[in-house]
Formats: sequence, C-alpha cells, structure tokens
Amino acid sequence: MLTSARSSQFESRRANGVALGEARFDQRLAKILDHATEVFCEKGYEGASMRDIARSTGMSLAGMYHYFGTKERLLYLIQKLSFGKILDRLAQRITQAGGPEQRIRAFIANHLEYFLEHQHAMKVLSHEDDVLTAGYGRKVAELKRDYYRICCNLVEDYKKEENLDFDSRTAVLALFGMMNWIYTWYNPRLDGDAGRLAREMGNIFFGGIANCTRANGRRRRTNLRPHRMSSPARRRPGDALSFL
Amino acid sequence: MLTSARSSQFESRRANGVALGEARFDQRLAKILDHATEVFCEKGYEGASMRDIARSTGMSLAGMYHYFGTKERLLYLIQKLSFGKILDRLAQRITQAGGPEQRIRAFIANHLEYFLEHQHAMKVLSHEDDVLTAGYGRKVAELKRDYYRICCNLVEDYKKEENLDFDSRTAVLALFGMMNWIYTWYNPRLDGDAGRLAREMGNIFFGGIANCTRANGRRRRTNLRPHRMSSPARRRPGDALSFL
DNA sequence: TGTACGTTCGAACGTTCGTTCGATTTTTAT
DNA sequence: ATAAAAATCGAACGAACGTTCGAACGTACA
Repeated sequence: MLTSARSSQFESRRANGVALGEARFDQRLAKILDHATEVFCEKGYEGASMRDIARSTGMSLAGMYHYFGTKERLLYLIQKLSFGKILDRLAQRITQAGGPEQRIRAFIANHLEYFLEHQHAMKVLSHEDDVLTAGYGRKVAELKRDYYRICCNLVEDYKKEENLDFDSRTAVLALFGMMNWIYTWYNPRLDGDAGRLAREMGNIFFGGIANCTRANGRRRRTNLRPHRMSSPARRRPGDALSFL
Repeated sequence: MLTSARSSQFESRRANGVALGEARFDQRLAKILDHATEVFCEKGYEGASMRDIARSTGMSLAGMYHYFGTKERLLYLIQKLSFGKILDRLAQRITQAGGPEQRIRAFIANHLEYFLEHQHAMKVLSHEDDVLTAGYGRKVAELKRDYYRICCNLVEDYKKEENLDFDSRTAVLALFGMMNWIYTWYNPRLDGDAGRLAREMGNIFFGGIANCTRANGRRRRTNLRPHRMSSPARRRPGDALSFL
C-alpha cells in the first residue's frame, strides 16, 4: 500500500538522491495539486471524485496516485502548501511594517491579497476545514492556531500601546470572519482589489475597537449626532457611559 | 418516480384533505429533517449517506424516502424551513425596535440568537450554500438575497439619519462575515451568549462606520486618547473577560 | 547494451452510493 | 366490517466510489 508518493518537498527528503528526478516529481505533483484544488473548490472534497481530478489533469487515475497516495493526503498537501505560503509571506511582510496598527493592517492586507490571488485554494482551506482526520487534521489545525495566535499577539500589542480594553478573542474572530467570508461574495467589479478591501476592513476593525479605553469602558462615539431635536439622552442598555 | 413526498406544509396543500393525516405527516417529516440536519452538519451534505440519516431517525431507508423524495430535496426543505423561521422572527422583532440603530442591532441580535439556538441548521445553511442545483438553488438564493437586502436597507436608513457616507455593500458583507463565521469558533464557555456577541459585533460595526461623515470622507479617529486610570477599571461582566 | 528504477495506465477490485420496487402492515373513511 | 389510502420495509438495482494490481514504458547510468 502506498508504494510511492514520496512528496519530497513536503514531507521528507530522499537520502542523497539526484535532485533532478526530485524536481520533476515536485513539479508534476504541484500541477496535480493545482488541478485538484480547482476541482475541490468547485465540487467540495466529498463531492469531487478522483476521476474528476484525473480528467482535469489529463493523467490516468492510477497514474495520479503515484504522486500523493490517498485522497485525504491530497487534500492535506493542498492545505499545508497553501497555508505555508501565507505564513511565509506574512513573515516577510510583518517585519517591515511600522507600529502595531501598521502591523495589523499588514496582516489584513496579506491575508486578503493571498485570499484573492488564490481564491480556489483558500476556499478549499476554509470550506474543507474539518474533513481531515487524525494526524493530518491535527497538523493543519496547528498551522491555523499559530496563524490565529500571531494575529492575537498583534492585537494585544496594539491594545497595550493604545491603552485600550476589549476582548481580543471576539475582536480577532470577528476580523477573521469578515476576511474569510469573502469567498462567498467577492466580485472584483463591485468590490475592488485586495488593497481597498483591506483598507475598509481595517477601518471597521480599528473603528470598532477604538472607543474602548482601559479606564472608561466602551463609550459612545462623540461625533456629530446631527441636529435632531434634543431627545433625552439615549442610553444604550447595558452600555456604560453612553451620552448624547 | 416520487409517488409520495407531499410535504404539505412546505409546498402545497391538499385539496380538502383531513388535517389529521397532514399533521402527522408534517410532524414525522419535521423529525426526519431534524435528524438529517444533524447528520449533514456533522458529515457534510456529500459526505452524509442516506443510510446514515436512516440510522439516525430509526426508520428504514425506503421508509424515509416516502417523506421527501430525494436527497437534494431533503436539503432544500431543511434550508427553506430554517431560513423561513429566521425571517419570521426577524419580521416580528424589527418592527418593535426604535430607531435605525436599534433596528440594526435587533437584526444582529436576531441573527446571532437564531444562529446559536440552531447551530446545526445554520451550519448546514452556511456550509452547503452551493450544492443545490437549478430550481432548489434559486429559491434558497432568493431568500438569502431578500435577507441581505433587508439588512442593506436598514443600513441605508441609518446612513441617512446619521448623515454618514460609506459603502453599504462592504459594510454589510463584513457584518455577515463576522456573524456567519461564528460556527467555526463559537464556544459558549469562552464567548458568552448571543446577546453579548450581538452587542460586541454591533459595537464593532457601528464603531467601524462611525467616522465616515458625508462631507469629510473617512478620517482618522479624532477621539480621546484615554484619560487613563481616572477610575478603577470598571468592567462589565461578560464583557472582555477572556484572554486569548 | 544491460539493468535497475521511476513513471504511466488499462482494468479491475470490493464497497458504498442514491434510489426504486413489490409486498406487507397500519391507518382512515364508509 | 370492509374497502381505500397511507405508511413502512427488506431487498435489490445500476452506477459511481477510492484504491490497487501487474504489465508496459521511459530514462539514467553501468
């Protein structure tokens, strides 16, 4: 069972093998991964058959299996590779950003850029979140937790610097929701590019957490409640210190 | 083909039939829908087999088919019923809310309450969004578009009243992202109840769009570098009480 | 040229899938 | 009580599933 499928670049490196054969193997595997990503994206993991993928790649069914072994491992390789690339790009990008706010904005921009550049892969990553079992599932879950932690730490830094007080968990998860849900609605004609969306979502995020000072708790925004006749100060139930 | 599966309450009403038989039919169908919802939630639509659902209901495979006809129609009935209930509850709730902001907050609260009360159904609704084909898919898509439009209109009202200027589409879709992504992370122990999440997400949403005045465009938030430690930290219970 | 190995594929394996059929049992109406 | 209708189920259908096998092919190095 599974006589081949070495998948050198992703799992283990052959003892002292000639790099030429390896490169070719990796290249072909990458091509299969691309086609499989598209098929998984369109039909879902369970809904896609290995024959669909074989047809898409132009290879034979059995020929493909030489490269990855099982369907589940195929999905694992796609998810691991995609997430790896995101994390790599993030590492580059985040170091060259200025303060805490800029680092969070860099995180958002990186996420959305990669998301829109690799929509198929990211839909597979988001949508087929819980199909991997046992070892594979655990490895991908670790990557995701790391990614979440990075964002949480950035937010914690920002909180300290700005002296804000809010629940990081809810804020970060809300941010991830905004960003990841995009695959259900993005339309380049209506929604612009990743930069614009990153700016908008960043604005919502920073605006949303801006009014929670450490000492005061959340406050009503102070600005321009238009001229409307002075109704009695509307306090929001449960919210401290809401005025005008 | 499909000799039975009348599904009276959902599709059409029998000519003058005695309501007794109908009630029983609907009741049994509802029970099947419940079990199917749970199985679809756990294994996904394509990953779940009709035999899984039969086992869950305790009925025989063929006996079940009497009630819904096909697997696809089973999913359709689940989605239509769930969405119908959300819309009904929303209609009640939204009328008894005060101004535009309160109506949007009511929308958010209604969504999250229903979401957390019926997590399985809502995951199926969110996750199996594009598996229905042709007629079924169109009908559910219409419901979703209506729902989206309602929210958009509420936001437009709010924009006018507050004299704000921002892109409703992006804001509303970001809001839906925050709310719908919840099924991937919600943990009642860490995240509190629907009311708290609705308050938090509402705050993020309103804070996020608050600084866009019609005349000025977005501007950097002007406010309040906090007067720190003017008073001992006053934290509302349930608000900002979990870390990372 | 020989040989060892990586690669490819047609064909098939056993299993599970959604669905249907015919018969039987249960409920309803007369 | 009896006929009609609804509900239920065991068994099976053909199709599609993921995977494997063994033979053929290509290529690299002795």
